[in-house]
Amino acid sequence: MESENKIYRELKKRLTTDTYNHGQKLRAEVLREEFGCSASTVREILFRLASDGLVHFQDQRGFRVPELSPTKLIELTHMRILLESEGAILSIRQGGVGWEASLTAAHHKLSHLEKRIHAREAPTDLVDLWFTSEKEFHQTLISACGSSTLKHMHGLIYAQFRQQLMKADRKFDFISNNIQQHSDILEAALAADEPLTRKQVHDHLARHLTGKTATSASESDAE
Amino acid sequence: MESENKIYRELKKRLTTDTYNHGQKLRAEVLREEFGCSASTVREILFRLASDGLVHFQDQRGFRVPELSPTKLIELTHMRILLESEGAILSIRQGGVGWEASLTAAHHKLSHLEKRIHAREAPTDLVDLWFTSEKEFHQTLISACGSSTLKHMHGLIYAQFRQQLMKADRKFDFISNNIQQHSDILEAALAADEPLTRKQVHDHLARHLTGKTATSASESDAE
DNA sequence: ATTTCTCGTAATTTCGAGATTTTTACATAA
DNA sequence: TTATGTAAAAATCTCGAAATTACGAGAAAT
Repeated sequence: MESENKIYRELKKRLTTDTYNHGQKLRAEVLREEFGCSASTVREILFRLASDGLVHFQDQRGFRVPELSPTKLIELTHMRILLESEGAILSIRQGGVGWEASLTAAHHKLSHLEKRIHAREAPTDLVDLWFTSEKEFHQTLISACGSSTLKHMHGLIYAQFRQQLMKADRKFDFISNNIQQHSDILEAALAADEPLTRKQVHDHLARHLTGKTATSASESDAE
Repeated sequence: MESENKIYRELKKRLTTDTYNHGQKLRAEVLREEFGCSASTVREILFRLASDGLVHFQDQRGFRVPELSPTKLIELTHMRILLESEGAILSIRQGGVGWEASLTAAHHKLSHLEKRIHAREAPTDLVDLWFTSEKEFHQTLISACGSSTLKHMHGLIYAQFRQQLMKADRKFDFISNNIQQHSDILEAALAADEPLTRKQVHDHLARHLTGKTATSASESDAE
C-alpha cells in the first residue's frame, strides 16, 4: 500500500501523537470539513488506518481511537523485541559499512537530543524531534535486514506501540534513561555481537513488559 | 478490524486460492455486478485487502492482484518461521492440556487427509479441505501463545504466503512430503521441547527459503 | 524509424443525497 | 425508583453520477 496520501499521513501522525483521546469518536462528517473533502473520502482513509490497527472500527457504529490497553502494549512490546532483534541480527550479517555508518549517524542525532532534553532544555519543543529520531534509530537498526516484509510489519507494530504508549505515559517518562540503552544497542550492533544485541534490544524495551504505567490515565471523553 | 463482511471474505478466499492470475486487474466496476452492490462498496473492501497485503493498490491506477515474487515468498517464509516458532514456544509454556488436545485433534484431521491425498484418492476435491486443515493446524500451534497481536500478524503473513505459493506452485507439490513434518512438529510440541519445536517448524518451511519453484509460471494476463 | 504531442475513450476518484441503523429523549407503567 | 416502549434525532452506510485522471491510438515532428 504505497499511499502518499496527505490526509492519511496527517491522520496517522495525529493518531500516534497525543492529539486525540483514547476511545474518542472519529466522525467522517466532522473530519470532512477540516480536510476540505467529502465524508466518503475520509471514511476510506479511516478504513485503511483501521487495517493498520491505529483506528478501531465497528460495523454500523463508526470509527474510534483505540482504547488504552496495558495488555495490548505488552503484546506490542513483545512483537517489537521479536522483530527488532531479528532485524538487527540480519542487518549485522548483511549490512556492511554503509549500515554501520547510518546507524552511528542516527544514534548521534538521537543521543545529542536526549542529552539536551535531559538537561531540561526547552523540553516541549524537543519532544517532537525526539520522536522522529527515536523512530529513525530503531528503523535504521533493522534497515539492512533485507526483508521489506519484516520492515513493514515492524512499521505497523511501532506505530501502534507509540499510540498506546502516548496515552499510557503522558509525562513522557519513557524518554528518560534511554541514553545508555541506545548506546548499548549501538555498541553491540557495531561489535557484531548477535546475542548481546538481542539482549540489549530486549532490555531496552523490557520495562514496557510489566503492566505498570508511570501515570494513571485521565478520564476518557466519549466525544 | 473485526469485519464479518461477506464480500470481504469471498474476495479474500479468491485471492488466496488460484481463481485470479497475478497482476490481474481488479476493477470495482466489474466486481460490483458480481456481488450486487455499488462500486464504492467494493472499493472500500479492496482497500482493506490492500492493507492486508493481498491486493496491490496504486494511486489513480486502481487495484491489482500482486505480482508473483520469489523474493516475497522467501520473506514471508522467514516471517512464518519467526512467528510460528515464537508462538509455538509460548503455547508450550502457557497452553496446558486443552491446547495439547486441540493440537492433536488438528493434526489428526490433517494427517488423515494427507494420507488420502497421498493415495491419489480424489485429489481435486480434497485439496480445498487440505488447505483448511493445514491452516487450522498452524493456527492451533500458536493459538495458546497469549498474544492476539502475534496471531493477527501471523494471519496476515499466512494469507500472503498462501497467495504467493498458489501462483508459484500450481501443481501443489507443497502438499506432498508434509506428513512426516507435521508429525514431527506435533511430537516436539507435545514433548515441550522448545529448541526442537523451533527446529521442526524451521525444517517444515525451509524448502520455501530457496528461490526455486516447482513449476514455472505461465504467461500473465493483463486483464 | 523513432520520438513527442494531441485528443478521444476508459478508468478512477470524489461527492452529496437518500436509505438504513443506532442512539437519544421522553413518556408510561410496574 | 426502575423498567419498558415509542418517536425523534443523529449517525452510518449505500449508491449512482459528476469530476478528475490515466491510457492508447494516431498525427506531427525530429
